Amino acid sequence: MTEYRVENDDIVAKIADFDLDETLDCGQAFRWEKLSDNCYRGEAYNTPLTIADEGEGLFRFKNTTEPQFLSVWRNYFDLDSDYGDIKSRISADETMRKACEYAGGIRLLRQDAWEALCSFIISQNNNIPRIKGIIHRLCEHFGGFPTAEALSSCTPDDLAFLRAGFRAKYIVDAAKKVAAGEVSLDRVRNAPIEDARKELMTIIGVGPKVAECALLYGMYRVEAFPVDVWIKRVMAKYYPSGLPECCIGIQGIAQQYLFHYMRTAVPD
DNA sequence: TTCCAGGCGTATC
DNA sequence: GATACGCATGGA
Repeated sequence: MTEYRVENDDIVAKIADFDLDETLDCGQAFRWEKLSDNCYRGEAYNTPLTIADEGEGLFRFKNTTEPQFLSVWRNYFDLDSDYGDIKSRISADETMRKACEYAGGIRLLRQDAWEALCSFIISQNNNIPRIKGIIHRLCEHFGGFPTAEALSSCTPDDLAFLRAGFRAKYIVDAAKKVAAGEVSLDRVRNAPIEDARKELMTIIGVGPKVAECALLYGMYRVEAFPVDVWIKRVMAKYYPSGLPECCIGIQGIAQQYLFHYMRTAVPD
């Protein structure tokens, strides 16, 4: 467990292998707003947070109680996982080693399952600024990220204010199926991966990519491996015969480093 | 103006 | 099962 101390109304924690930009602004979560060079504000599990990087591996969780830190943020930021160990393992492969070195401060956030599912439904054929805008309007309207129950009584027309386009009907279908228990996110979370994929894909607008993202980002299924155009390029260029053995079982985490590396560091 | 964005549903072969 | 095309919206 991470070292931390209580300081007035804040928690100050020492977190290794953690960079705010690389973790909060790398396309895995869409509700974090950069306030300044070293500081972000956002919310998870109905808990608001302002977090600042104070250097030397110290991070200040502003206006956070110790119980909140332990019950929400310890889990959300995956603080019990040793990313030094993870990077060391996957760095047995040379391309992975470079990717880890390039952005070593990426951590896999343990997001709420429904929020992740809904967010990645919105992400399809869309760009990150627009995804953020749609989710911002959604949360503003409902006073926080709406539950499946709250959305299940909406029609696509009710959601026109989102300007989500053709995705509105997908959001409604997901909300109805999850609220009715027709799709159970708890069951999906614990199901064998193939069963989990199948159950998620009964939702209209959830295909292989969105299902994989919901599993990885919303259920910490690190064996899930979302393949988009960037990962296709990585695979074609470096891994034509598949991922190396050192990544098997934690492909999802490897994918994060590869995605960021390929998008921002590797020239065509 | 056209193209494209962390895809998917549908039609067609 | 593979491939082509439309889809809402808005920024480049």
